[in-house]
Amino acid sequence: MSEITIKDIAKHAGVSVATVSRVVNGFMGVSPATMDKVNKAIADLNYVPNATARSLKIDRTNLLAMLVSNISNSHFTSMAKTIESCCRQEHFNILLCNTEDDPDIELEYLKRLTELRVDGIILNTTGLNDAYICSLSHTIPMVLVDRSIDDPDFAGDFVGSNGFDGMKLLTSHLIERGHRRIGIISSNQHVSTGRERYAGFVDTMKLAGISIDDQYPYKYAGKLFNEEDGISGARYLMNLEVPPTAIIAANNNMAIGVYKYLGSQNISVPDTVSVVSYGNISNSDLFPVVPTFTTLNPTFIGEKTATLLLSRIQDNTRSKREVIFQPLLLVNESTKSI
Amino acid sequence: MSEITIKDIAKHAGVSVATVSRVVNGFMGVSPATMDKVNKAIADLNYVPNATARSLKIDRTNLLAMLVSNISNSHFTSMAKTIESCCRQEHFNILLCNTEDDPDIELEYLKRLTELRVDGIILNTTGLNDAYICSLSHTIPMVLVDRSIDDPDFAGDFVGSNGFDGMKLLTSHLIERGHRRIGIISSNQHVSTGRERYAGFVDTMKLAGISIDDQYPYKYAGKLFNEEDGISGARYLMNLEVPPTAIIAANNNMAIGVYKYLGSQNISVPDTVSVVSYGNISNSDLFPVVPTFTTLNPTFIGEKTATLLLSRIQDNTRSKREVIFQPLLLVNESTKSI
DNA sequence: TTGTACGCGTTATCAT
DNA sequence: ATGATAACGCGTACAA
Repeated sequence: MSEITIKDIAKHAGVSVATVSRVVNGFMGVSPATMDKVNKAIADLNYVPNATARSLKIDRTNLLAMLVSNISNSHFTSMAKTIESCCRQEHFNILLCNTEDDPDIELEYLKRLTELRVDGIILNTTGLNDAYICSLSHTIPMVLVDRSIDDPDFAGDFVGSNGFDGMKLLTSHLIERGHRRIGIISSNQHVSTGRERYAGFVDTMKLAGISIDDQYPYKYAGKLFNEEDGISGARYLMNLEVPPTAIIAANNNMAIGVYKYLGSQNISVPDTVSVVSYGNISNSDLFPVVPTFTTLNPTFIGEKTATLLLSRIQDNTRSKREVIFQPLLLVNESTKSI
Repeated sequence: MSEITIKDIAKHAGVSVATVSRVVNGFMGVSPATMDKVNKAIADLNYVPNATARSLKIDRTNLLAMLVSNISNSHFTSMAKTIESCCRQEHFNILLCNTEDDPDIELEYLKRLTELRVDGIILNTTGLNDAYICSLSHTIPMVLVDRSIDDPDFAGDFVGSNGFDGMKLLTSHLIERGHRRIGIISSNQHVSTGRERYAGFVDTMKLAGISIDDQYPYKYAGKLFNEEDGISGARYLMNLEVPPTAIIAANNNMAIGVYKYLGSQNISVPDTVSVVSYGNISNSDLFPVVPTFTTLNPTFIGEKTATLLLSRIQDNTRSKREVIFQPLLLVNESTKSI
């Protein structure tokens, strides 16, 4: 039982394949009579155009890809939802690629995607394939989200938030409330967000007269931005001889870990230690102590990302654009003055 | 600048396209010497095979699709993560399709996916395109998740949980603790889970001597399984002259709504009203009162779903299979005896 | 308005 | 071990 093709329709309707193609693609120049005949044949034989053959011919797949470090992270699911919605309206389909922040998986995916001839790529990069990505960006329209690649050779766009300023907001908030021993649970320094956010912390502390060097005891370097890092970080910090009075988690997943560890040890927030995080945690408005955090607005980020990619698909030679959202501090209940 | 093809490689290496194809696909019968020549040409010209042309020829795309009602729901993101991981290892890519429980979007997607000639479909159906889906299941390997289609014409597999038993667990739990005025916030009855879960509630109540008919005041019919339904339901129930002593939310999103409404009205759980839900809420272990719920284990569901689909892709004429997980009741702090 | 014929890049058959 | 060539299903000059 082989596939019904445009040829079968042509035969059944008594016209040529060219005419069928014209009808299928809604082109002008077909008489109403033949159009009816063709449509009837299509219905009769239950014909479904072969997108693969079509793509080969017209050199467009209408396929996009979205590579994210962790699709379980609510930040990315919100983004994904918006992106899917925007792209569906423009008749693009989306390939979901979860990298787990593993550069090997990222690279494997990028190769496969170029084989597939996807029309565009949305990338939340691991930060460890920069050269390859820059090179690829000249061939495939690309938008980086959250994490940038600071290389003039990169030809795509970038949408993200200002990690430096965001971290400044969090740090200042704590300093203004009298905190000096501030624990920082930072993340992977080979991704731009990790670097920026850490720099924002260091800079703000310095302005307050506290220099962050190798001797500064209240810092913990996470590895994968995840809950476990948050738990380990909080454990480390709270077990120091003189523990910090406040903790900053550099992303939402690590913040979850922090809250879990503190909860498990019955360490009161904010009475014993204040906690803030870069980015929100899902359902955090149902927590006993509602966290203070900077917002990231994944919906807005997703919308902008989709828009930029779709326009770049029209013309990948256009100059690169950067959309950087300014984070907002939402002060809730997880911090107190000391 | 047009695409580098197998032809260019052949010319550059001084061999035929057949030989290049053999090398690219790792077939035997190529001498080491020519193999080297070809590989050098591939590297020199930076050749990337065209998957579109390949698919057209071999009639396989290595593309799968996953249609879910709401990719923001943590249940589905956990599932998606597992499925993605399983399928990636078998060299399949996944198209993400978010239906928002809209049957029109579902239908639009299914049509597009058959045009794309995807090799398989994972479907969390809206329940309103049964005939079309049954028909399609004979052509495209398909696995339904969570929501089944009870039609002998459906040719695919099903993976889900036992909604009847799960709801029985929740209802019994409340009854055993002395509750009689039990509010039920149910969901869309055209999806199988909605029907099953509701039936489980009705049956259990009946065994306890309470018949659920049109006169039973403590029921609220949601529309879309979402937070808003949960909020409206809780508002309706708690504003009755004699409010219920317990509330059952038929899914996780509605449970979030219930907790939000009760929190906003300072209605204490479980002192004023006990709350249970079918399925867990993300980060609920950080809530002041940890919810009692039935587990759904999306990771396990996802794994089984992927396995069934991949095997069905090998042979879509095999008899249909059903994997139904038995829900577990996790008793936490959101219920009390009265 | 409609039809003929070629090519998109690949795989696979059948030679040699 | 290697090469020539015919498909796969479609879009589109170009011709009529």
